[in-house]
Order: sequence, then structure tokens, then C-alpha cells
Amino acid sequence: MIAIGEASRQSGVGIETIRYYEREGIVPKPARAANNRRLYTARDVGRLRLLKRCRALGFSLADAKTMLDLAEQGSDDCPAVKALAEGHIAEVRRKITELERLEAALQELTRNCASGNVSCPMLAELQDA
Amino acid sequence: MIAIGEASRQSGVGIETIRYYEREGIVPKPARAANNRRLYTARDVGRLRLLKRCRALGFSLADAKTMLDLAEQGSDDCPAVKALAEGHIAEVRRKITELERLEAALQELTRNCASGNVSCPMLAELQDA
DNA sequence: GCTTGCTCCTGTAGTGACTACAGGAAGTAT
DNA sequence: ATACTTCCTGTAGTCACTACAGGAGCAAGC
Repeated sequence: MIAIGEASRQSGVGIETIRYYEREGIVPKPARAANNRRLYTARDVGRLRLLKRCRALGFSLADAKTMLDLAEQGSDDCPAVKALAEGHIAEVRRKITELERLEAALQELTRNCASGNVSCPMLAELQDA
Repeated sequence: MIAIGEASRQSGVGIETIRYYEREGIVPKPARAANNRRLYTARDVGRLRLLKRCRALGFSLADAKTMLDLAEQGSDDCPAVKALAEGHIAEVRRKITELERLEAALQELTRNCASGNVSCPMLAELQDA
């Protein structure tokens, strides 16, 4: 049974974030010592680590919580995990496409910009439309 | 001089968003009619449209405001516009790279997931680390 | 025994860029 | 006169934290 600072170090999740997850019901409330301080088990740290990894993969906190629930069930519901992940992959791809579109538009707008220009073609273009 | 609803229609910026931009000092406070309703000029609508386009290109509201200020100056400071845009392009590319990294990681994690699996290799992988 | 410094506690407010009301007043159409 | 629409102000909610404020407890050194 370790304190929150140690749980934070072991999981890589910030102390304030751990307390936030608890408030939001993402992780169960941990045990408390006689002095009211939170006490974490290795399993609690495992939960935090799973959340950390899911967040690093870009899952929303809600989806990360779903992953955690799936892992907790012990049934290891592979199809559900796969569906969640594939939905997320689709979302990531959608974002990539959108950003590439933006990049192309920005490139096009700056194409005619030169340091010597008296009036800016990009501004002109932005003000038209 | 048009009302806020019409300015919203002409610019594509939502009514609540227009009032938000005013509150935040992004656009100047418009004229008011005797009945206290906001009155917008064609120039006001032009400002909103420029903001709209910058936001659609992914610029932060702060950067969009800078663009607007550059356009207002009339000097059409092309180098400044170009610098802003190129900084933003770099940011967009950074995001694309990051998302591609995420996608690859997700693909790798789901690669061994099959509907028939008893235990989920993705969950197992996520819980290791 | 006392001070210093660390960790912990609760509760609140701030971030970005809106969006969604609540509750009311004024204008327009029938 | 009534119904409908638009407008007003002000506040709270979104997401996922992050940053305090203000206090309590505990360990180590003097």
C-alpha cells in the first residue's frame, strides 16, 4: 500500500490527475490510512498505467474508461476492444486527412507571399470569399 | 447596418460566437440601435468572415486575431502574415506526424485481435508496459 | 522541543473556443 | 390581441486536466 505520490511515480499519472480520475469515477476510490491519506495497491497502479497508455494513444477519457472496464471484467472481450480501437483508428485517419487538407490550403495561400510584396496576397485571399 | 442575426448569416459565424468575440475583444464593439440591439456594418461582417476563414484553417483564435489586426493596419504586412502561416503549417505537420505515429501503434495493437480470441492480445499489451 | 521541509488533504478556479440555456424585452405578422 | 421570431444579459457547461489557496500531518536535524 503506497501513497499517492508513489502511485503517481509508478504510473506516470500526475497526482492531481489521479485525484481527478477518482472524482470523476474513472478509477475506484482507494483505501485510506488512519490519517485520511489515500493508499494504493499494485492493482490500482495497474489501472492508472492502462489509462495512461490509452490516453497516450489518443483515446478519449471515456473510451479509456471503457477499455479499463473491459480489462477489469477479466473476460478480455476482444471483439469489443477491437471495435473500440478501430473506431478510434478511423477517427485518427479522419483527423489526418483534415490536417492534410489544411496544410495544402495553407501552402497554396502562402505560395505567392514574398518578403518584398507591398500588399499581401494571402490576406487578400482571406478577405475575399 | 444589419442586426446580429443577419451578420451571422452573412459571415457564417454563429450569433453566440459573435457576442463571444465581442466580449473577448477579438472584434470591436459594434454600434447600437436606440433599442440596444447591435448594428453591424459590411466591414464588421468582413472581419467576422476573415476570422471564420482563419479558424477553418486551424489558426488559434489568438492567431486569427493577429491576422485580423494585420489586415486592419492596411499595410498588409506580408512577411508577418507569412511567418504566422508558416509557423502554423509547421504545427499542422507536427500534428500529422503525431497522429500517424498513433495510427501505426493502434494498427500494431489490433493486428493480432481476432473475433475468436479467448484473451485479448491488445488488452494484454496495454496492461504490460 | 522546535523548526524546516516534504507530502498530503479539500475545494475552487482557470485553460480554449465556444455552446446552451434562463429569463426577459422588443419587434413583426396575422 | 396574439403568436412568433429575434434580440438582450448573464451564467454554466463542455474536455481533460492543471494550478493554486489554505491547511494538516509527518520525518529529520539541531
